[in-house]
Amino acid sequence: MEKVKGLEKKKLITELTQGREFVNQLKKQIGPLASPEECDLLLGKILFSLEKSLSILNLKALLLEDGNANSTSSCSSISFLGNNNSPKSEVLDSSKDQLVGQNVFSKKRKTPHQWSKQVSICGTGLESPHDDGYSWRKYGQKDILGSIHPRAYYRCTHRNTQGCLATKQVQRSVGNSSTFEVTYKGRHSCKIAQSEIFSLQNQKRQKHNKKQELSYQRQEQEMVIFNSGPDHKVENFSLTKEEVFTPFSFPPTPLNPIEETQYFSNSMAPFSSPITSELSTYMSLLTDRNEEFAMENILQSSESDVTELISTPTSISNSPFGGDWDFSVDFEPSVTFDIEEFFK
DNA sequence: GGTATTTGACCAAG
DNA sequence: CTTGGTCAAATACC
Repeated sequence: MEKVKGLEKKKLITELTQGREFVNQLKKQIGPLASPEECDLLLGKILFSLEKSLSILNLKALLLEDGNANSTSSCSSISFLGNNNSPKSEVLDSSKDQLVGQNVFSKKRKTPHQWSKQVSICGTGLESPHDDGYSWRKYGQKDILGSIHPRAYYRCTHRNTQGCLATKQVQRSVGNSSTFEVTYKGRHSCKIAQSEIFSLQNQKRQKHNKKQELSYQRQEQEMVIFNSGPDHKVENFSLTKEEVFTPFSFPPTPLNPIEETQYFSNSMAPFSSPITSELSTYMSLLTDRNEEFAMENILQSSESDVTELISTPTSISNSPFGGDWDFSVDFEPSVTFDIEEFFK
């Protein structure tokens, strides 16, 4: 069995490394002299590589699921949503925005200083499936065109007391009704929430350490949807909360805009969009000890009025990456999730 | 009584 | 005019 695992791991690393190489090649191709055919070819290669990796991961996840038959989660395996899980999701909308935004104007109404991340949770079917540590207050619900399920609007409980402008939208996925899509907008400025989060993260980490000694106890699954570009087809790279979110704990206090600017200025490429520059910053941040903050900074750092959805290109069919993509970071276990742990 | 949720109305963008 | 997002009064819950 160990040999099989080793083989899987090797295959996975090979595939991911290959994918990275293709992306780097594509990066060189993209530009004024880029040939569309070459780009298509490379995209196909990237896709194939990533699909293979995902197959490996998926297989592994299924095996893990079998070993966790008594898990409390209703969705304990790594799964992938189809493209149609949200027919008119924010992902698609905002990706358009991103494209249009690069062309100076946006068709969508502007909301200043907005960022968003989108996570999908396979919850237990409860109405409030997503306990992200913040306290939210529901302020509206709306039927969304093309979606069976209404979208719920939440804002931070501390909006009135501390002027915290963070909001989130929760919508049940069309394709998989046990899956929720959560879109965050705005950034938490409330100190209460931050400290709550911090202690929550510490608690989680302690729990996680204990869990590592035992086995995978998946309570909840979150699929981080990283949006990579215009007209992309969204597919989710899904990881458990333990695997993804614990390593990226929230900072105890929010960064102020100046700090954030400095934080990201180092890798700002001249022509990079906010999203790409932040992602590359994120990548580079992950290589050092700042990985604790990287995810949250990425997810909350946008000062662009373009809704941002960062995409992990698990299966991108046509994502013309713009800007300064740098996939030079190695896929080490600590980067997005603990592969070592995953293959135990 | 205080707080959270529901829901129809309203508003603004496209 | 349509649609998504928000407001705010009514209601429910603790």
